[in-house]
Amino acid sequence: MVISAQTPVRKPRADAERNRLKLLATAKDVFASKGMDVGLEEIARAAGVGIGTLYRHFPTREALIEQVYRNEANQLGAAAERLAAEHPPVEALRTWMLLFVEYFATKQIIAGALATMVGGRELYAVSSAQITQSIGLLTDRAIASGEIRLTVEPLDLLRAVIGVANVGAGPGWEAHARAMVDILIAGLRVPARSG
Amino acid sequence: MVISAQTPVRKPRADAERNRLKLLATAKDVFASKGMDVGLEEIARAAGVGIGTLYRHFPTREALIEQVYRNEANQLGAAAERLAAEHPPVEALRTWMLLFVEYFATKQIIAGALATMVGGRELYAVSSAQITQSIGLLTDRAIASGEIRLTVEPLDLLRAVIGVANVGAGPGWEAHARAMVDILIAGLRVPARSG
Amino acid sequence: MVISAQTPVRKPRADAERNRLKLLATAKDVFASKGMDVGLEEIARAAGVGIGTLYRHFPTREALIEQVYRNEANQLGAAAERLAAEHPPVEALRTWMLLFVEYFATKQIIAGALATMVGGRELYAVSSAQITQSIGLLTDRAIASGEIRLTVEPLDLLRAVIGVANVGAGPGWEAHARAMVDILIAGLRVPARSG
Amino acid sequence: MVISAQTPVRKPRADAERNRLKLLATAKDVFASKGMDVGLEEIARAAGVGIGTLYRHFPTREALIEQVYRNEANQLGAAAERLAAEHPPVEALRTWMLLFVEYFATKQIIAGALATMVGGRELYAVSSAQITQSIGLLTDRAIASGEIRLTVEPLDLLRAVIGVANVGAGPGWEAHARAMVDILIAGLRVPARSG
DNA sequence: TATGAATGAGTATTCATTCAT
DNA sequence: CATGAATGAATACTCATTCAT
Repeated sequence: MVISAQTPVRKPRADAERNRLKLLATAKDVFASKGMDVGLEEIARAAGVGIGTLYRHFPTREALIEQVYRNEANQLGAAAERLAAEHPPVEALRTWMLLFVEYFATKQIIAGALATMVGGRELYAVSSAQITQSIGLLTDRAIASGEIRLTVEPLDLLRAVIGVANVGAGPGWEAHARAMVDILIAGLRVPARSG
Repeated sequence: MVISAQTPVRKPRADAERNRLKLLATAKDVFASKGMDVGLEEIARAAGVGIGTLYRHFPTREALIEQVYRNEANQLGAAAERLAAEHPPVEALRTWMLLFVEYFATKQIIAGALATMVGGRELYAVSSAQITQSIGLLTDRAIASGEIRLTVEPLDLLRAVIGVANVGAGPGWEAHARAMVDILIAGLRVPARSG
Repeated sequence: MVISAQTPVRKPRADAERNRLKLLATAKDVFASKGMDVGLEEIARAAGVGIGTLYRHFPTREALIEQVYRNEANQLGAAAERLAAEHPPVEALRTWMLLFVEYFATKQIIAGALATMVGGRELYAVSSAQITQSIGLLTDRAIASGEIRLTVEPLDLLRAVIGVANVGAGPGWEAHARAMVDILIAGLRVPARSG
Repeated sequence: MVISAQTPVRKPRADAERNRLKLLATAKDVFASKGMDVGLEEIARAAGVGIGTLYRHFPTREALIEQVYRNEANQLGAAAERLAAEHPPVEALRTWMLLFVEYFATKQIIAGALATMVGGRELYAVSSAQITQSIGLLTDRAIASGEIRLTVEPLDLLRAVIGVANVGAGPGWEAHARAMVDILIAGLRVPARSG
């Protein structure tokens, strides 16, 4: 089936997917820089497509947001599995939390974005479930090892980190968020038996 | 019919202040339950006054928000001073952080509210400065005592707690937030010299 | 009925009238300086009374405006009669038109105020009728003398002057308005029979 | 059912421009009949479009007004040049002023509209400059010819006409405005040397 | 399939007017 | 009579979503 040769002028079907990816990437950037309240037209414009095209790919605003973060969540999920397989429990947990910080710092995803993602809203169920599973995997191992105990939900550790990154975050938030990871790990540690 | 003597049925002049307080209380609740994006008409309706009355007391949306939180910040500030005066440093810090949790839990102030407040926006400068000063006072004392060390800003401790309370907070967030306070305190502690 | 002696603390009844006059004067100034769209609260505040007091004296916005200008119209009406009695027809007309300019220039009444007043809206019927009568008196005499002819309504002469004063009036409008009076008078003159 | 070929029943892309023009025309009429204070929703409704459509074409109220009048000003500007080229100076001036009257009479643009336009507000800078230039061109020629003299700004001639048309204009204002043009021209004329 | 014009409900804010004190 | 708090209709403008081309 040699189709492509016959439709040289019209955009090849692959452009649909290209637009989709462009929109996701653009949406991430725009949400990060302008906040989660930006209008969708601005995102469409920044992506170089019409608003109609945005809606073709993402039928509601919330669908777009969901998709934007599902990606990131998937990558973090993969990292969690790898770290769990290759590192001692507490180190794996700590490293993944640092990765969590770095990952979003690098990707410029801050502000309401994270909150939204780790938030429990049903909209983001998929991303949220992914993250929940990742942190759960790592904390379970660490608890099983007897090195830490957990008096909060696993997700609360991330919520704390997000708080540092998010709530009135000034410059330097990333370093502080990393330091917070260590404070949290230290705070979770089961004290060594003295006797 | 001697009505006038005992029926404050008609709104007396004092009701201006009553309305003001009702509006502040209602706004706090509505912001908490519906998010910081609620329309002001909804707040006015919930307070049982006209939208014009709301605007008489709070000339802009932001003035309302500012006032809502300034109140709370002031009360927390007073508590910080009292605790610092009456308790050992780390205990004072821990107690105040628990108060911070409880206070807002009781008052139903969650969601973006806190974020906004501890956030750096100039609007909330007064509230924000108040909180910054309170936590700073308490951490300074605790650090000076040699019992803890701080690798993050004092405010980051609150940001972490807020994260737990805020980011996708489900039921039970309050217990978790309290537990988080202890995790943080534990994580800040300078380990006892073993030798 | 010697009442006044017995109520020394309460404001004497004369204050009602004083407030009325203060409101009229203030309203004139504020309309002049801020335009005809100012809020009534601003006028009340500038007059040093409550908005309720303003409404006691002037039951609607339009009643206030009417009253503000009725005063001025009365004074101009008196001047018209005097001029008609004491001066040759065309000179009386010209002088009164100059007075019309000067009067409002001095009183700072410009902008929409004049338009409103000479305008036909029923609201301002009284003021309007007064002015109509004044200019009518003067033009009738001048026409009767055979020195001018009139192809427009008498009021249109004032409308033209008002246009100069009003429509995008810059500094210097007063001199221009005066010059316009002379242009109009010249334009109305019946040419001298040459043969 | 071959519908597509001859039924522009559904709004085609070209209707964007059609809507734009409809809005401009409607706005002109509505401003004229209801005054410059009408709500934009009323204009949108009268034009048969949603308020959002109005805002798509004219992002602010002032943008709409500006556009409404720029149109008219341009057409008058073109007429001024043509008249200056083809007629004796004073006749050109007079004719253009009559056109000024007729044009706006025909187009139903009265009330504050003209005032606004010939007024100096920056918003209407373009329209205003256009008109200023047109009348300036015509008066310069007439003065140069020695037939008239000018003791006011050129624009004041239009202000006077506008006053007649505008200030409490009743029915018949158009005839009066035309008569006023002749009064003004007559008033500007340099008297013939008698000796 | 992509486009962007159209839609209209929703939002913050203003202001003339009323009414209880 | 004076006061000013309360009212709520009105207004300019925004934005998620739909739909004709």
